[in-house]
Amino acid sequence: MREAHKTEATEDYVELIDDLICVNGEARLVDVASRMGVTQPTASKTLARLQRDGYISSEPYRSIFLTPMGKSLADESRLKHEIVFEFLQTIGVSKEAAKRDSEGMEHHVSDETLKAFKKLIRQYKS
Amino acid sequence: MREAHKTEATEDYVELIDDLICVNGEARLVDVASRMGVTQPTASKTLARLQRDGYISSEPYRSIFLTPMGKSLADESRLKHEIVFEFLQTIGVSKEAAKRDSEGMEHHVSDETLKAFKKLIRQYKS
DNA sequence: GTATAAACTAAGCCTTGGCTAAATTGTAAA
DNA sequence: TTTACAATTTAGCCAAGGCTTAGTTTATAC
Repeated sequence: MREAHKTEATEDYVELIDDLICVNGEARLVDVASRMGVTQPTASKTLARLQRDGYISSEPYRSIFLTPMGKSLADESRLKHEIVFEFLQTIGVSKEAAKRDSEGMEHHVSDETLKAFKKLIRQYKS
Repeated sequence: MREAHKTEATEDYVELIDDLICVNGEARLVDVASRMGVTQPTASKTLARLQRDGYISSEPYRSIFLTPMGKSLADESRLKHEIVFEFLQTIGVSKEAAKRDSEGMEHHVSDETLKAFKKLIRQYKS
């Protein structure tokens, strides 16, 4: 797989787990699976890989926690995601399309592009 | 894999094959592999799938052709790619970063977002 | 306190997209 | 024309990410 692809799933998962913890107080497999649109066994296998790679920690049958590494990746990802989402709306894309597109695009925008996005958001605001 | 992902490799390959045919007069496995940054057996396997799915045609040991379906996918993809590439440069992203980012982003922009990009390009031009 | 339902894990299979090593075919030069 | 090299294919391996079916564990409700 090409570079960006390798981390895409990881970023999506840690971002989601972080979100679930914020909203629900904890992240359960069943919710991760349903929000990712995959079956529980599939989510379970991916989470095992994330744990193996040091992004999350959890005991069998218990809820999921982010490691410091996982948390910082989640924060980075969400920031990118939010900027792209806001940018698209700023240039006139509907909320729904902006939501869909930003989810895919966030993994491909470089810091340079992100900076250009932020600048334009600022310009439009003034 | 999530929706966009499934067609990403296909789009990249047909776009590249189309390009090779334009520039070199024909598309050979060896060039496809080197431009995609994978080994020849890997490219060969992917091309077999593309042929199975009706995007390309070729005889053993011969060069590769796009089917009408492959050609129209290539045209669509390149158009998207070019718009994203031009858009990023228009908002101040360097050519190099625009090239890298547009390659990943092209698979995730909806028609609505593409329209917004085109509009902004026009605005900046005037 | 036990039965039942929900959550999770285990096992096994599939496809895609990587790789290496080895065999085959095509082509060009001696 | 033969030989050697380049291009391609074949075979076999691996990891990720998807599925289903079946078995465990946990939690809930009675």
